[in-house]
Amino acid sequence: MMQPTPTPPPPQQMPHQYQYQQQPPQQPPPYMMMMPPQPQPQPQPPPMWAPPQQGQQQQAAPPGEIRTLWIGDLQYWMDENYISSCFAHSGEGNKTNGSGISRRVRGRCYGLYPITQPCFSLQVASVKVIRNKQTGQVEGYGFVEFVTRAAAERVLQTYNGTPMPNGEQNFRLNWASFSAGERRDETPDFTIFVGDLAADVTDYMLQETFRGRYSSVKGAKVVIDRLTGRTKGYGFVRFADESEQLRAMTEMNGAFCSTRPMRIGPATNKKTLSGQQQYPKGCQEALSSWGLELISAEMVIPLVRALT
DNA sequence: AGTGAGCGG
Repeated sequence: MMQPTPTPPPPQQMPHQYQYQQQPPQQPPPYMMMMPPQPQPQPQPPPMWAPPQQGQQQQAAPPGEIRTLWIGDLQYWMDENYISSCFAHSGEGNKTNGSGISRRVRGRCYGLYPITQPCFSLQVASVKVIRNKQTGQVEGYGFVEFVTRAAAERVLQTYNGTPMPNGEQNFRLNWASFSAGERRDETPDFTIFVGDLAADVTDYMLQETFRGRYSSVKGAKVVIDRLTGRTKGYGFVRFADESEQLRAMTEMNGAFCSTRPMRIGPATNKKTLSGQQQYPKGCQEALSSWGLELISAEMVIPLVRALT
């Protein structure tokens, strides 16, 4: 049934105004120290992670004139109005010298700099929150279409991974996949399950923990509880190469991400577009995390068939 | 200990 949408908590700080692409280079944050302490003569960290490049993990920009972003991890009260208000200051007209912080409270703008345009963003063309057809409940994701592709790109670069105005969780943004008939990457994923994650681990941190050593890393996801906006303490890392997936399961088990050693296992099969199977259900017992380098799924499947 | 509610009209 329809729930009355409660008024969201008044926005706190909006993310700072966009800068074109480059975040100021900063030294690696604490989470970058993710391997067990190694006696390591500095100063050149030869880390397994690559330095952050653009800010946040995301798909490569899709070709063509896609101007729509996908937004996920929405809570039930996050409706179109709320989402629009999140990007209220992303438009050109509000550009400041880059250090100003403006706020939007109950529809009015308050800023340290003169506001040069109305309080709704001229950059956002439309917002759509996906709801369950039966219950009307927010499904947890939506689409934000921008007037220009450049505007979408800027928002993706600057907002993704930054706190949402309720302060409880971060924006999860990405390019919308299908907006112009584009197809998703159809190459198969080889995924590992990563447990025991510390509370501060983000998608990006998790991805970077692996990417320096495994070049085929396609992405990482930390699972967020939709009710609380907080991490569930586990996540997934996807590889393009099965050999790297298998290597990572042994090499990275116990390695640090943020403040805690990760516990790694094979991911149970999540349905993928290609219908690609990873490990048949029931194989988990056969796949000890520690023995995996010696066997592959192809070797296990006949074994399981023989046993059942 | 926990295996992703991540793609519409």
